[in-house]
Amino acid sequence: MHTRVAAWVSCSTNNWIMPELPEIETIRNVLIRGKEKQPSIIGKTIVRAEILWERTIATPPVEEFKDWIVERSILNVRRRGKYLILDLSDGCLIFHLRMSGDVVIEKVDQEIAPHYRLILDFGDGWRLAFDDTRKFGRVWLVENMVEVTHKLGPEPLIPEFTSLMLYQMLKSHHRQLKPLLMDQHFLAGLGNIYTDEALHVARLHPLIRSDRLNEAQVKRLWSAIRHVLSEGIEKNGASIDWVYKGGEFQNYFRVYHRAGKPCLNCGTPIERLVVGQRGTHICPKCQALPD
DNA sequence: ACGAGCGCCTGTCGGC
DNA sequence: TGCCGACAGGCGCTCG
Repeated sequence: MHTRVAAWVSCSTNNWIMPELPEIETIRNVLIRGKEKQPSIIGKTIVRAEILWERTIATPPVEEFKDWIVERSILNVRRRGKYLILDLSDGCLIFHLRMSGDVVIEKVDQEIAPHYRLILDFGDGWRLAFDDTRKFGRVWLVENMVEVTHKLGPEPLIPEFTSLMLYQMLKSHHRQLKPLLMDQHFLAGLGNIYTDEALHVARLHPLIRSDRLNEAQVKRLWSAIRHVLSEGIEKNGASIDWVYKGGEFQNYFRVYHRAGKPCLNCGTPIERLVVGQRGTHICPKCQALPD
């Protein structure tokens, strides 16, 4: 993978980062390890739940949710695709941040922020808050995480996910490449930003039919997916007082949100098009559509 | 099987 | 300046 780090340029004013796999992974790491002036949540016990927007709770019904979660302690934090999973002493608390969600650990004397949808009080002066401006985020409380995650495709960063496996997966569909990569049932974790970035690194057009890719192209795509996701984790993890807003990766976009700006490989202006009803950013020269 | 269209939401931005 | 419509996007759903 040839990347020219020094040539990357800052992405204008947009400070709004969508939570995809790397952002969830970083939140997970912070929740487990804590950070400066913020404790780990491992071992904490939930003594009270406050639900400020009922539709945030996907399941069970609100009263049942409150009864169930009280007195449960947090044993571990995991990630599957874009889901954040808190293993409790009884059951699993699962968050999906969708567009604007965030998980905040703070002292209980802080003011309640305007977009908090769920607050879990730990009874020790600390609390967890689910902040979600656009109310798309969802929280599940279930016995087993598989009840929520069973339809997800493979994890792109595990060793079992090979180039050959991706080749076979792509061959078994006849779909536009980008919407397929973003389909969480196909592959877990890619959203709009990292998909655009991966396709640019792999020099593939988002509209190529999945079953038309040859082995060399699939190998490039496989490598690019893993590269941009790893890079995202690395960048966000490198930032000190990080949540995911204000993380560093937005300063390293190759194509996302760079319409009109020069391609970092060839200088051609980046184009914005719509693929599967989503804003899509490509270099028309590096990512030419065959035929 | 595939993909378009829509609803869910709210902050932001362009046009008048 | 101020109002208003368009837009952004993850995901589940319906429909052709």
